[in-house]
Amino acid sequence: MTAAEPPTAAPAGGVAGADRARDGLREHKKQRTRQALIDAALELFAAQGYEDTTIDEIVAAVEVSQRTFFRYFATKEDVVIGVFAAYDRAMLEELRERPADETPFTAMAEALRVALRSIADSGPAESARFRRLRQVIETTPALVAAHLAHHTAIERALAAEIARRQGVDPEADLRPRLLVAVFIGMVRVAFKHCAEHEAWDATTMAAQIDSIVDAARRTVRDWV
Amino acid sequence: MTAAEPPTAAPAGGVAGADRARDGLREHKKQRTRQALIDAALELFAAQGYEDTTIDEIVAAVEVSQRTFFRYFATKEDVVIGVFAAYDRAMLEELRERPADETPFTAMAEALRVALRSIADSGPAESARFRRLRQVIETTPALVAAHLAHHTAIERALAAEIARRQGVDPEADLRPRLLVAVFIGMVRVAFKHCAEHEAWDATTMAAQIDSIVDAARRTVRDWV
Amino acid sequence: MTAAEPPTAAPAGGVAGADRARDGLREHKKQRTRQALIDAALELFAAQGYEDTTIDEIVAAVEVSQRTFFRYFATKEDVVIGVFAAYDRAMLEELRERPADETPFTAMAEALRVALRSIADSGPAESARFRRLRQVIETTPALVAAHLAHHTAIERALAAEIARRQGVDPEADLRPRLLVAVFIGMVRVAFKHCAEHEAWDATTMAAQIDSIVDAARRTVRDWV
Amino acid sequence: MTAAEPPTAAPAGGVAGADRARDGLREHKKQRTRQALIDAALELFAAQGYEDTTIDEIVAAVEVSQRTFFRYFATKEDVVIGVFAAYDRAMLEELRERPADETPFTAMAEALRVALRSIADSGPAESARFRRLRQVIETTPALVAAHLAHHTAIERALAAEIARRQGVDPEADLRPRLLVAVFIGMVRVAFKHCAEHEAWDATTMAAQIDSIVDAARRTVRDWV
DNA sequence: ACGCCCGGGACTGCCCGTTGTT
DNA sequence: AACAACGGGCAGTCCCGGGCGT
Repeated sequence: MTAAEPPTAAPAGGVAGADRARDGLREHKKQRTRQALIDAALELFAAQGYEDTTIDEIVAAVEVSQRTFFRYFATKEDVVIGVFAAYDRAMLEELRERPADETPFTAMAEALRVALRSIADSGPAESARFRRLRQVIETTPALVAAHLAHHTAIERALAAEIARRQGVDPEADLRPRLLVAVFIGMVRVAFKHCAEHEAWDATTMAAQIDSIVDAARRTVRDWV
Repeated sequence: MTAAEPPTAAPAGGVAGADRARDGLREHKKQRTRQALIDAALELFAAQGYEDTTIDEIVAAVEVSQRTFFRYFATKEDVVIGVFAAYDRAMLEELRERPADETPFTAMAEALRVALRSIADSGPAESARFRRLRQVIETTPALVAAHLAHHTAIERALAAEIARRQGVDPEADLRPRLLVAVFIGMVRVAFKHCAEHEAWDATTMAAQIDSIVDAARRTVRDWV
Repeated sequence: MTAAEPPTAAPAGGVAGADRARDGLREHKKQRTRQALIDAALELFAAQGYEDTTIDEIVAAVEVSQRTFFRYFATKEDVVIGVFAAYDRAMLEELRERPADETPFTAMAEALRVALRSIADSGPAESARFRRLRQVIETTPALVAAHLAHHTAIERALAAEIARRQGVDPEADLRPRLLVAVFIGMVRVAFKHCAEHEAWDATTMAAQIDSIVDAARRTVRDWV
Repeated sequence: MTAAEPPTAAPAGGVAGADRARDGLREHKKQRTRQALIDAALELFAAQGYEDTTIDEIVAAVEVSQRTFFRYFATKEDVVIGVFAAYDRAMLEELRERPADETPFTAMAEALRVALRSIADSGPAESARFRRLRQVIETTPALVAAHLAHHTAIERALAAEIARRQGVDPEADLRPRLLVAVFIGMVRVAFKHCAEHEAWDATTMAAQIDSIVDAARRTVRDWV
């Protein structure tokens, strides 16, 4: 934690795309290594489980040193969570472009749906990556915890965007944060619901969102 | 993880009270050791931070072996999370006794408020323990994550109770789970809000609940 | 090793049969527990490997305490090695009854062959036990080592018997010990050869003995 | 166990000599640490016994961390067995240079004798190391077992060399393996015999080889 | 006597700071 | 100056023995 600079905030590579190509070459090679580590890790996690995969195995597959691994990812968890974070960023971008007349909740739900759709439309490689990611997260308690924790990080950004949309002060007014908390809660239920029905792919999940959003609306109307 | 039986499920001791006093002596000594470990750990965590406290320091303070520590607590986290879980159980009990005519959301909010109150009323020792617990959790990212994960465990129990109250099938109907997710989301915002204002004690937190519940209602009415 | 009395030398149960039935009941129950532990352990070892099976899992399967396990077996290894020792004892008995006009080497080889046959003839349960035993030993380095070490224990007894047969002083004359070492070496090669050809059952192994004995004779004649 | 690469295969340092001196500094420092650990361990083992010496004591003597110890040696046993393995490798080298007209058995016996001699001729430090090694192995059951197991590893290499010498197929023809087994058996008896007569040094052991080889020949001629 | 609890040593995996290498 | 090897440290698990209580 005292080190120069923690990783994780790496360029994401994959979803957001179109990274500034500055520096070329060197930067390019780094992205290659990073992606190779991610793919090797994900493959091993899927094959033999997250806990039963050691960093040594991952770096052996890519033929780099352990130390290099930790230059790209702060922790073992970070391979999974960090990659997933790219999807969250994509959803945030979508949110920024939702029309102003949607209610905040609707805007978020639609942003999520679009983001999931665009994963499904990014080709089979991306889809497979997403599926494996979902699966390994949901079947590993430690990753569930880490993923949950990651949510709180994105909550901040979402709340700020909602506050901007609604023109309120994000510090004084708790409503944006509450709304985001409600939304994230719904998403968690939705994702878990999908996991329980072995629906790991983005397409199915996108399709589920509508009905869950509907259920959520009814719930808060009747029971709150 | 496949081994005989993990710890953690220990009688908690403190809030729930009135544990069956069977066995005496042996059982009694165990409770003493357990409590001593908890107190030593909490003290050290508060004094020098969670990460900077080693198991060795904790067991040295109580004069037991490392091995003994791990017999009482599955992980270092478990000292904090496991103790906190007792409060959650207390809240669940309160929920069971809420009148049937309250809406589920109100019932949960009231149950939480009563549970917090009863901590405050349990005397200064218990209050101090709660305060330290809150503080160390909120100031340690790893514990925030673990605590979040723990929430999902209690969610199940809460959702089951809500389903029972409302007479619906908890498997088929997603509404209980959604409601609980919304509620937990609100609680998280509330707790975080308190943390940001350095309000760590149960009394203050109980007092805050009402206004946050109010804000939550307005939020879902206007923005969902 | 300083303890009251180490286990291991337990009545063997299985091969030697005809245990003095003194005490009945109590003794009987102990044998039941012992056998249950053996079978549970062997099953787990076969299913998930020796190293990946914990004592906790074994005792959980039989529903006794860890401490009880260690009252019957000195170590985890001992379950495997101790059971196997019974077969070695049977072979030693056979050796005592070989006719005096056989050469010592022939006598030992025949004794082994008869012992293997009698395992095969003891019914499928015993055969299965033997097969699993062989398999788990040969596929676990730690057990190979322990088994080898056990051999040195039986070597002493065999050498004494050979010395008696040949009427020489076992202390002064190294020949009995050398002969036994040679024989054990041959057996090891034979067993390993069988393992490499996935021949775990007593029947096949007995059948192999003759040809290996033959090869051994040729080897020492031509190459020593 | 699936991890990148286990230790032990380190350059041995001592007998084989003439290791490629490449790298300097880093490599040199490693050799220093490794040797320091070996000497500290052997000294402690000799003084207070193998079982009664903890890893903590060893690393304290060299002032490195436990973790470092386990980076150099896979297990506590490995300090002893791994070092001894260097001698075995030396014997194997000698075997390769034995004249082709010796019988395989004679060649192995001579190779062993020469290897022992060269230890004795390597100066008092090396001699002392060998003596302590022999002594601690023979007086510790766990090490006897491990050493025996190690033999099976070197057996493979010896058998391959014998097969090459005799121009036979080491897979199909069991004779090389049988011959090696016989030879190893003889060595074991010889070493044990020396141990029983408190002859731990390489010189005495080399001197004993001849008479034991003789006895072995007589034994297989008369009793097989 | 029988099972609990406890101690403790071996060993592994994750992660990080430093140091030598290219 | 980037990089990887090396060493350190801590959490956590398993095996096994001894002592206490029931």
